[in-house]
Amino acid sequence: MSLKFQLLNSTGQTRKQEIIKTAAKLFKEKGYSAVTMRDLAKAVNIRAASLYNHIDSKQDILKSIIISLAEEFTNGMETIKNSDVSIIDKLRAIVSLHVNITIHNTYGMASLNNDWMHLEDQLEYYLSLRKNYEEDFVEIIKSGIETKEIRDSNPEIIMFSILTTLRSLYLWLPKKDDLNRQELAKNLGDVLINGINHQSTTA
Amino acid sequence: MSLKFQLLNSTGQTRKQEIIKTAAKLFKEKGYSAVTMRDLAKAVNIRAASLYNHIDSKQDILKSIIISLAEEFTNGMETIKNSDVSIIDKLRAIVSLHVNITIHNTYGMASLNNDWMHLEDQLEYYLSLRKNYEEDFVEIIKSGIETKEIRDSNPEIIMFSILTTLRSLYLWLPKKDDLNRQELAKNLGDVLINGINHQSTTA
DNA sequence: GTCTATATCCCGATAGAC
DNA sequence: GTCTATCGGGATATAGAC
Repeated sequence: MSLKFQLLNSTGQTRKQEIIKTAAKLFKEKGYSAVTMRDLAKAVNIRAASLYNHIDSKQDILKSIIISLAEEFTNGMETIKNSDVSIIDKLRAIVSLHVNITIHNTYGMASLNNDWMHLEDQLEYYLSLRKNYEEDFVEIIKSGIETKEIRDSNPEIIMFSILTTLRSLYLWLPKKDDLNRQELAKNLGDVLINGINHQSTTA
Repeated sequence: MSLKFQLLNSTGQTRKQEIIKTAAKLFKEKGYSAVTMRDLAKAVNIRAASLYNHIDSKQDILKSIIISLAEEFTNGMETIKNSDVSIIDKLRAIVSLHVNITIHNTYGMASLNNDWMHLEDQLEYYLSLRKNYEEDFVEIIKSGIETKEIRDSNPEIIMFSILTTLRSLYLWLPKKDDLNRQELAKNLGDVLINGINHQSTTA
């Protein structure tokens, strides 16, 4: 195996990385299907044909964006699942996981949420990762209900409510760049976990 | 103005209504841009050219789906805003508004959430309706914090958390058709408003 | 109101010069 | 590694027969 040296551009990325990041930004704005290779080429200041010296296909770009993110979530959940902390702290760790990943890859989160159905070869793999993630999440909530750390409501509704909020963070985080990630994770955790009703009781 | 009589098909819809409803279903599965007029024609068992006897353009279909829904939400919010009930009851009414609209037009909600950016002439109008809706929502939360009905957290985070959950209902409601709408609205309201932490206090 | 045929344009991707 | 030129196909939409 030979060492490879890559010329990096002014932002410290290889051309391939630049193309993928730019594609993610365009996919966020219009969705995978509405972005053409000519759009993407214009955004990185080359001709469409030249893109193919760096990537195999449009589909190849989508795969790179989505699969790496889905695996980041899977790995994060695995760590949280096996950690020795309270259920409430596990939920706070899940909130932080989403906040951190969304901060460092805001554009990619849009594709993960909205364009996964355009995956071809990797569709089944993606769906299995997502299914496992949701199952792990709902198990954490169920065990919290058993230990009475969590109010006894429908576990799927609780999971859905928290997860859809976390999945939508990418839409909203760019407007709130005055909040740093610790502050945001704490605020969001308070709202999602402790609720908003000032009069609510623990009964 | 002359009276018009329309032949209705076996499901009691005009052909135009059937086309729009079928389009909404396809848009939910793949997004507006990835659905072709040939796909839509096949789904309603005619040829693509024949669609144009009922609708002006593909864009015309998207406009019909999104604008009517956005106006339903605007009207619902207007009623809630002016009603003389507690803030918590206003929030519960917003939850019910979303549950009811999502139940009767699940497919359309996907376009409202994901395909609004493909609106052409009506884009600005849609954006103004959405902006007003969110402003009304956050005002309700702020007044609830003032009256101490709502815990003193960041109002935008509270609004975002509740609204993204409600906007994502269309993804999840079809899997939960065992719950009727009153049950669902109550469960969801409990989780969103009272939170999930069994140990949380009102301090 | 549905059909066939077609106009016009744009898509993803490749070939090959430089 | 980027370019020009182009292939083959599929997109929305129209024209006009029935």
